[in-house]
Amino acid sequence: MRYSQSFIPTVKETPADAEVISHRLMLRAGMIRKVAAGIYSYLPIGLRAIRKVENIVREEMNRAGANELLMPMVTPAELWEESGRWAQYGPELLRIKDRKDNSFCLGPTHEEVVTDIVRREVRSYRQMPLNLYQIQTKFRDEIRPRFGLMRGREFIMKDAYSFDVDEKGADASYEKMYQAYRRIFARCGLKFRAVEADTGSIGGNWSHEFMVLADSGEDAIVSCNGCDYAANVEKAESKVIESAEHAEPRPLEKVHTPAKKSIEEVSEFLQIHATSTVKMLIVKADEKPVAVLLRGDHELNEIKLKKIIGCDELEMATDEMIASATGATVGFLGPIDQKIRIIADTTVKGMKNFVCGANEVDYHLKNVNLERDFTVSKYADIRNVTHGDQCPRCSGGILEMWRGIEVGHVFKLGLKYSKALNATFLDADGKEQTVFMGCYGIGIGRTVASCIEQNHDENGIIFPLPIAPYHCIISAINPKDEIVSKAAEELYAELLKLGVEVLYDDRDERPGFKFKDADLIGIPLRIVVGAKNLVDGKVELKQRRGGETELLTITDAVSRIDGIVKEALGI
RNA sequence: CGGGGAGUAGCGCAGCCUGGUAGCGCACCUGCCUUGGGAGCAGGGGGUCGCAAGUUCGAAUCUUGUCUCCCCGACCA
Repeated sequence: MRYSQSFIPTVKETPADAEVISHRLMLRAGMIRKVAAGIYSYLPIGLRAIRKVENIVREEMNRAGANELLMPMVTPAELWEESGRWAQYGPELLRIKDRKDNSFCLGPTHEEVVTDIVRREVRSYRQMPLNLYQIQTKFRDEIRPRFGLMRGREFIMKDAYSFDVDEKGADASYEKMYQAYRRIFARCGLKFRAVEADTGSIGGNWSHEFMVLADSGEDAIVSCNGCDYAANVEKAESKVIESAEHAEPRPLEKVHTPAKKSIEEVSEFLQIHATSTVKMLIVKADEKPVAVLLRGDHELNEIKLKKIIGCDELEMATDEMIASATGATVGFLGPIDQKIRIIADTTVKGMKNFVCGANEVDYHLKNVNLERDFTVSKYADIRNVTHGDQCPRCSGGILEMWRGIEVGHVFKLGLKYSKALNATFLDADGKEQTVFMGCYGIGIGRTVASCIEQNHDENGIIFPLPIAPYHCIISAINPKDEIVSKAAEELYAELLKLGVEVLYDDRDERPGFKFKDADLIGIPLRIVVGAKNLVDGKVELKQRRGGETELLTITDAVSRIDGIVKEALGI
């Protein structure tokens, strides 16, 4: 592609409303433009990067034996009513009506549609295992779209669905996808982790998320430094901390703690460590108040708690509810003399002589002890693990925390949708059975964005070659100079002949201007063709990453580039 | 949905308090000049001031309503 004919609207100034680096760079590099909140147009080089990821995904899915199809984006309400999700999904599902007043929605995911296909067409165990996938635009009316392609409302997703005759088959399909995903993200040049994850509203009972490691990531993940355990914080566990305290219970003591509400304030005021305090939170579980006890420095994990309580809705209680349920105010809550149900984190179980609120403004209690002073309804793991906790799977391993961007998710769905939609088959004995399902998503745009999060410098994007919009850019210094343009044209033609994707900057612009653009859009290889080096018959090859330069003849440059490209693509 | 902020030229912003000619930088167009890191000089084009109603002789500016966008939170494969 000749730059002079291309549409790559780069901008020097940083757009005001772009917060994260990938969003800024994608706007500046002319990859995307916003059309509405969370809705973007993909401009040519943005689209090329997206297509690169799509093709890697397609190749690996096909290699794993999956079949590509394409389902409609607009799907009828009836299917969603059948699965129960029409009522369950909430406002995130964008619902529309046609001229006959029939209800439809824009597909946020396609379990219903694909299961409908399978229940009609698959009748025998001989037709499975089956894996169907598509790469398609999805729509979710997110409450707060942000960070460009990272969390859009409209976004491109690869979604795959597996169908098996039994759980064992489903496990094998899951494992196949898991391995395919590892290959996909490795080929995209990403530093990532596969972590155990909560299944969320999609349902099912087991899942892994593929997380690209990035400080700007919206998810917190932990991994063990001693084994391969890794999990989303929402799900992560740690080894139960055994009581290290064997101290004799000391007499309860009430202390004046004026205006010291937070654990930090109280522990500083009393000159103790936060690990010697216990905090009590009140949550509203399906409209009922429940007290929660945690060691002072620990954080509540609402997802774990929700499962323990077994409620549908869980949120922090309002001040009014706290007052009526405990008779105390936030900052001075304590478990003694409480009437409501108390759930304590397992860590609390071994604690002795700790500090907690006195249920009286400006007072805390010292030397509080379990059983002697109050009782707990239930102990459970209800906290977020923290950096430095012990690994639950191996001995001696320590958990480390990271930030990650979720680019892929694999689920075992089990029978959830096949049962609801009655997708059955006849087994070898002629008996009717329900299909076992799995589903597997990859956010395509998010993968490109997270790749930029991991690969950039102050000058712009540094694309890994497999997903770069072009492999190589030729910057002709003063293309009006015939010697220069002749050499550049020759180079351009030779590279195209070899199948190298090359952007030829033939614009009549000053060198610095061209270099800035080349750096910004992140093309991995740059060849500078200038009169200065052509005197010796040389051109300059510079790699975007690392910045090494070499002076080569045109012929050598062509074969060198061809070699680098083929190696990077694994051809 | 709760809290905060912003809508003025393609982009980034000033002007608003104290009503009266709409302005700056970048980008764009023309010419000259320049060609190894977003050059220089000269000339030029471009804006229903988000939308609507109101106050006023007169509204970008004051009032009310409304829409959109951004940030924090809740929410979310």
